[in-house]
Amino acid sequence: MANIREIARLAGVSVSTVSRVLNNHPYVSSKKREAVLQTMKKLDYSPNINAVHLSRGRTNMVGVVLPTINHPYFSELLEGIAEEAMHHNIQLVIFQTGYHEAKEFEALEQLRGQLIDGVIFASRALSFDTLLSYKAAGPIVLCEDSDQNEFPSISIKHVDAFNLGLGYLISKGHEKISICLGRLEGTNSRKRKDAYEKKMQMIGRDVRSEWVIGQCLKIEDGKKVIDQYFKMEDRPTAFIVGNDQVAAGMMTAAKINGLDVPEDLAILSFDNHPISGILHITTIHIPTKQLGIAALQALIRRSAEKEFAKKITLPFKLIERGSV
Amino acid sequence: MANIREIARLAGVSVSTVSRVLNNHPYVSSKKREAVLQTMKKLDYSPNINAVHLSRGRTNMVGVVLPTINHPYFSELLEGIAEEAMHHNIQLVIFQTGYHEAKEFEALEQLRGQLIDGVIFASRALSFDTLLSYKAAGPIVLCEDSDQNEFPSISIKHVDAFNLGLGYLISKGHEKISICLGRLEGTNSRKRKDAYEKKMQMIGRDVRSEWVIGQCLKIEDGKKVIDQYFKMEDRPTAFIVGNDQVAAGMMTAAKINGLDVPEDLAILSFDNHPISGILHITTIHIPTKQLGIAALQALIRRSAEKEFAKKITLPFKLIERGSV
DNA sequence: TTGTAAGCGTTATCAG
DNA sequence: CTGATAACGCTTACAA
Repeated sequence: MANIREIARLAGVSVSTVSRVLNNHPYVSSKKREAVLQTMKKLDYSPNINAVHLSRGRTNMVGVVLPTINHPYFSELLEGIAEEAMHHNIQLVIFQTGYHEAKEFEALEQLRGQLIDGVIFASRALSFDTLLSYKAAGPIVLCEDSDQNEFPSISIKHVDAFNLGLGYLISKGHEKISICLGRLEGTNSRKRKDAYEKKMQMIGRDVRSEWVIGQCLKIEDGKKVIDQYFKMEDRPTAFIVGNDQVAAGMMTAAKINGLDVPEDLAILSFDNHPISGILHITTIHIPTKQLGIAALQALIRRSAEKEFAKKITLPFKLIERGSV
Repeated sequence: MANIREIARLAGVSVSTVSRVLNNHPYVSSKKREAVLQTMKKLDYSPNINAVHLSRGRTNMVGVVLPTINHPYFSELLEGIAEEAMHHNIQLVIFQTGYHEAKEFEALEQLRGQLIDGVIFASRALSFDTLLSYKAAGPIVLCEDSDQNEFPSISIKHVDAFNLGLGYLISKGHEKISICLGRLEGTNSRKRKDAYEKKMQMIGRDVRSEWVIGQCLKIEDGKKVIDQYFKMEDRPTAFIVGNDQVAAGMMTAAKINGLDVPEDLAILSFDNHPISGILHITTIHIPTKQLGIAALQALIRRSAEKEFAKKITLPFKLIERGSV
């Protein structure tokens, strides 16, 4: 493939002039500009992007770290990030990790290696201290409800959202409430669980360990929850569920097992993804796509201001439907 | 950030030796190797990836072009691609296009610019001739049921799958069958529509234009279909629907409107995504994730063999449930 | 086993 | 407005 030097030679100008044309600099006579453009077209020239990146010292690429793409929450978040990235002429490099720390490290290493100008952690398994040790490597943004102020973070206020949900269940007469969360170790889940425990204490209920269920991520997990429900010594009257997919699986499994929702069992979930509408599940809307957009914006801001580390929280909203 | 020269100087070796250590070459005395590693650690060194890319002439990055990430079909496909990419140490660069040709061009331009070593088109708006003009730019793989043999292609046999579905509906006594497709201009939709028209002719039915519905992609579109159903002069007894999401929307809208499925209206869709299980929709399973895996494998093969352009088709399967 | 030096293809500085 | 030329940081003959 032809390079800039060859274009320069054939067009009878210097490489600097070619570079100027390439980058739309002013101060190039239209005659030379024309000559350069002609030669480029003739040789079917295209600049080598790696060389540009090396020379410029930046790439306009951003890494996104997520456990899985194929889950409505993450794919909507990613869509938001991607949409905003497009507006800023930023390319996205995806790190689908399955929560393997090695894959998360890879993203951080590529940040150090200047392949990407920044990283968004849609979720993480890596410890906070590890992230901290990469602070100097470049801008990092976290999609979590975190208390630190080293990195910008984007999320909803999980504690408040959970309290809203719990309060709503309680107002409907429920006290025996079970909770379904994703990865119990995750920052967000921890927040949610804390909120749950506090609220249960407030209404004078013991927190039964059999009522706290982890590893609830996909539709299939909803069935397991219902299985577990039947095995409980003391059965709850309501479930507060970390995401719509799991709630959807629960609805179906409940129906198969002859349980009536909400008569026998109330279900309140989070996200307000289309499936909750279909199944008429009462849910708390989370502006997932907006979170993605905000995350990318925060990253850009962080790139400009070394110390920008704001905690950004977006509003949520109860969507009353038929499952409570 | 320190560079290879500085490491060399401080470790008392040449840059080539440092490079050799970096790339795990043999022929480095363990003494010098140690010294180099020590210095790297001390300086917190990390190689500049852009320089590596420029020097090597390849990047181990692959572009993926898709209209939207946030749709079960594409996110599952992408997950498959990502999983396989991981096994080959390949990074993914995402081009979410919304079917805007400009965005698709961008991917091709980055291929020319050697930022990515290849491109997978999960779907496309660009004409085939345009793709052809980039043939020399690098390996390109198409996820479509195509007849060309310039590029490798991965898909199911849409005609056969559609015939399976139509045959099944017909075997259940349906003749007045309506069809819901995505983008009517897409290669896959065209195949499906052709199969539909042929089959209808075979059973001696006219193809009513009001029975052919396009732009059916998301859950919400399912409601529109039901609206349209009520407006039809001659109402079909069955629908064959391009994807589960739309079918799910239809199921719900049908129920709201007092239609019984499958009594009043049979619905057969494609994909076999979790939602179809939940709603007990009869569907034709498409191995979406496998398609993604196969696409990346084909790209790798194409990278090695300049002229590899096989048409790969994966099996599908009817999943009988309750909507027909 | 090691080192020298010539690329890789741009951008950017500085002098004209 | 234009052109030399020095970076950018790594890989890889080639020579020793």
